[in-house]
Amino acid sequence: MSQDLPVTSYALLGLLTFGDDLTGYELKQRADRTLRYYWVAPAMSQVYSELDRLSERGLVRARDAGPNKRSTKYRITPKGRRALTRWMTDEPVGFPVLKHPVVLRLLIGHVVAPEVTRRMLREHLAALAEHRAGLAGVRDSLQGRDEPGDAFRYPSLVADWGLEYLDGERAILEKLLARLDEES
Amino acid sequence: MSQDLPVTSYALLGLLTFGDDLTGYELKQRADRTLRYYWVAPAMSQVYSELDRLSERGLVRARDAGPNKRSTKYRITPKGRRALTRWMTDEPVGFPVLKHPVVLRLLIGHVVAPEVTRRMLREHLAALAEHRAGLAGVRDSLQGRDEPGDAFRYPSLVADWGLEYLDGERAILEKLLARLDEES
DNA sequence: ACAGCCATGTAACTCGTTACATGATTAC
DNA sequence: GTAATCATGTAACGAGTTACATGGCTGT
Repeated sequence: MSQDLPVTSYALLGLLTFGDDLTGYELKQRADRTLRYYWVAPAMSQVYSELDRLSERGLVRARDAGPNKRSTKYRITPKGRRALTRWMTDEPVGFPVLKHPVVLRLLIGHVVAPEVTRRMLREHLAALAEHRAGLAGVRDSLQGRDEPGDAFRYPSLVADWGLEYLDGERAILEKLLARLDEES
Repeated sequence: MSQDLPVTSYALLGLLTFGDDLTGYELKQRADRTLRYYWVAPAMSQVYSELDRLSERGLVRARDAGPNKRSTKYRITPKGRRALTRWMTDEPVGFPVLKHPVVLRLLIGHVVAPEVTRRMLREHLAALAEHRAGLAGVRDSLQGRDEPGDAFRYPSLVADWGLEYLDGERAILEKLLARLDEES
């Protein structure tokens, strides 16, 4: 009965387990505040097509609330909850995949002047700070609902993980940049 | 004249700037020792199709060396080198994308028993150690050719980056696991 | 009235993967 | 001789993206 779905499907399904029903649009917004930092930010069109697929398989159900069939809210079904639990419990979790264009360019730094590489690193550090600020905002919004047993316990753990992760990346790259600077 | 190529094309092209000509097979091996840790490990079939595309555009040239047209070695052309330098210098570098299934499952940890999540983290830490050992082997093989000006200076910097990155990830996850353990 | 956001979808396309097919060379 | 590895490709497919199209709702 194990219907093989891509991980992103389960990810979106998982976002519907926080006690509320969401429209496709709202689901996309939630993904942008969560999944984005350690999975992907799916395109709007993909959110809708994933919802269609999940509907077909009975893992979510559409309950239109709006006047004229718009604002269709989706709710996870008991079957969907079982499928999600089974996936979490039985399917082997894959190894993380990192696509890091900055490090990729560092690898072939010998084809450009050293200053080009240093500039790239400085700019990346700025982008990193901005990215971190976004996540810090998310983390703050979870304050007070993050104790063991609370609804947003796990999202809070994940946000904390992300902040530490980004701080680690910054520290490593600052050290690397300093090393490049002193050797010119 | 800027022919838009996917990043992976430039990555493979970049692997041909280390002074030697490679067959598709050898290029795949080099990718597995380098790109794999911070970009992707392209499938064999993709390596061949990328080489075809790079050939068509004159960025690499095939020089068959083997007796009967096998063991075709590829060399980057001057035009290829220019295209690569232009890409490094002018194209904006994107932000890293992380696909981290372990953290994704942590986010929705509330749908399974806490022990399932803890077990996942323990297993991931083991996989992480194995992954790190592979990279440490690569790093060791570059010893002695990693000074400023040496051929493998930048690959060594990148390998060092990777080891620190993995150590950071391990530290964060160990702390997280301890936190989950004590709260049970 | 108009701008901006909410909301949903279709079509075309690219990247990248897996499965398959083939055969040569090397080591035991 | 036979297994492992070297070496090269084709075909089918799936995930995910961008571009496009449409229209309702809300605030000013």
